[in-house]
Amino acid sequence: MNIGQASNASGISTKMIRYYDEIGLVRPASRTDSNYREYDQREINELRFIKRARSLGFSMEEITQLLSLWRDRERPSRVVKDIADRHIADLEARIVEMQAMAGTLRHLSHCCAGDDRPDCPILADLTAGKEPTQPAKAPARTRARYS
Amino acid sequence: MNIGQASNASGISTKMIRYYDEIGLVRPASRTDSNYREYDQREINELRFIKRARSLGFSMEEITQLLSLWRDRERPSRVVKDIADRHIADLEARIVEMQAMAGTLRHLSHCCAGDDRPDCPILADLTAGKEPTQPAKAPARTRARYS
DNA sequence: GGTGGACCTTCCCATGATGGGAGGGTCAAG
DNA sequence: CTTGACCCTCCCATCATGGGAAGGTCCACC
Repeated sequence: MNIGQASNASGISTKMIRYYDEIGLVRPASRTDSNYREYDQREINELRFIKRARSLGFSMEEITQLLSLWRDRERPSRVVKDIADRHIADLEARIVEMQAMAGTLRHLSHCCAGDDRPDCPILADLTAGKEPTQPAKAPARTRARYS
Repeated sequence: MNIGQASNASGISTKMIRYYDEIGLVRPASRTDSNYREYDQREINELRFIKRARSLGFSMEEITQLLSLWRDRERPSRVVKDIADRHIADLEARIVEMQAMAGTLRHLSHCCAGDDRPDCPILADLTAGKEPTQPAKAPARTRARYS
């Protein structure tokens, strides 16, 4: 299978397949005399593995680990589970964060007339923005020239 | 106020403040004789506006629009609301997507023993992919038709 | 045999928002 | 004057992805 067929079989663009080759994630089984990449079923399966993992939101770094575990028939499932659980926690944290954003914005949008008048609680909120809570990294200021 | 003080007052790194200058988003009011950027209260307020908008997940492009609306006292609030509503829809779509990922992964993780044995439903799922091939108990010899 | 077009190759560039760091100038306190 | 915190510009890197140029290869059709 050449790269185009590998792309069709895996759903990954040729650009990305070449990239995975370049970074050493999935290497073609061989090259033809004319330097075309040749993939066999094993690599196709790996590409599909990556496709699926990406669709579940794993980063390329996590996928590198998962792929290496996948190739290792002796891996303890605990290691895989740990990676998945960390990713779940990461997803959940980002969901919470985005829900907070959406909630705030829904409230502001709800309060905004959305007509031709300029008064806008959304802009008002952005203007009022919270003071940056300054944890202050530097204590002693030899040069406190600010007011 | 020089750039460091503007950074402290806005919560935005000096790197990013220089970047905003470079792309024309927030220009310093002036420069000193020694070419230091000088910000006054108006720019500080704009930087804080940006900080707050970023914390609500707006992209820089959206912020560019919002900032321009903020500067225009005649803007119709409708335009602001439209931007916010589109952003809310975007956030919600991403939340739904990530919830689906997290849900799938929670299920897989739940089914994974997470011990020293190699059997792992998580890797099995990634292997199975989402192709028209059977889901699970059908180890058919999907062979041939490639060469 | 020739030709056209679909394919393949490598190399370079761009994204968005951010940070790191080098190399050098400026400012105020000691 | 020295010191060191601060500022300047310029370049590079990220992460995953795509665009495109310049050139080589394959194959089916005439």
